[in-house]
Amino acid sequence: MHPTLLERLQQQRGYRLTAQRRVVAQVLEGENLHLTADEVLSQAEAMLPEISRATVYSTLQQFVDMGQLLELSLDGRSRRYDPNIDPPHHHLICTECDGVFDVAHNVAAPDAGDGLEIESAQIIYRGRCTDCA
Amino acid sequence: MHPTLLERLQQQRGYRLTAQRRVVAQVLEGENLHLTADEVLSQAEAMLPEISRATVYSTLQQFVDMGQLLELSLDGRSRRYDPNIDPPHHHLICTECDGVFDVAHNVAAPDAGDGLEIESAQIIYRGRCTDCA
DNA sequence: CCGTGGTTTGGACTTTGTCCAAAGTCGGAC
DNA sequence: GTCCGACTTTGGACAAAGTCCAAACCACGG
Repeated sequence: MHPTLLERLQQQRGYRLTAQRRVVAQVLEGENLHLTADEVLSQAEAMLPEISRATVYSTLQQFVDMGQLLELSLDGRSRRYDPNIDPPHHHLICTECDGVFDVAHNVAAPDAGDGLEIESAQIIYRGRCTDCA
Repeated sequence: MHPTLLERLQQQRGYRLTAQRRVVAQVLEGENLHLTADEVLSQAEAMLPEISRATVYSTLQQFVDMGQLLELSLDGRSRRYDPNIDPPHHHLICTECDGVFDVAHNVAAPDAGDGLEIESAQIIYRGRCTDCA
């Protein structure tokens, strides 16, 4: 099994793993979990009532900047966060239940030619998930 | 050349092509244009000052529902609209200038297996555009 | 010319995210 | 053990983006 987000954070040096950061990391953990920042906030409040919105937002941003958390823009309305960075994968949005599902990364990131410098490619599929199909 | 958004809308039956809808369509038209709803609103106001925000938002949504306009979720904050639906293509976000660029669709939409029913695949590349690279 | 249904309007409202100054907390130096 | 400085958190105000709704408007068929 791959190390969890929390375990990966514990390896980071020069970085205080405060109670707030631990709670945010714990809330995010899980297979096929793609929470919004506000969902993270409410679940974090259940574990640590005095945590503030600003902390959750900035902590999420830090995890993303550290490369330990994936930020997804799926609906143009909110951002979702995926703690599973390894192995790389893509996402399916079910047109029926609106759920977000991990999809195996079984395709080489296609090059786009034309002198562009591609750093990463993210694929968003739309269709029906296994439950709805 | 492919028909423009406005030309395609004129073909639609059972649909009133009002002044407001025509203005929205005209504003969107263009190569490599990826406007946000508020950008569409300000440009539409220049042509038709009494147009309202609600109309622009609902008109954009209608065009998307008709399949005549592509909605992009690139930054989790706002939505952008692309009138060029044919030929299909993908998008690059330049990490340097933050611009959005069309990228040729030169890759077969990969299947994702596992009994999923894929309807469409959208690829978002991150990297540097030809100007910045 | 009237009624009907689709369309637009303005404005209030919600959601999501950002910013900032003040307060709190941790770890190392001494 | 205590103190200092740097890092972290907090609450609240603010901003941006989008939604909702009742009333007004308008176009067309009858």
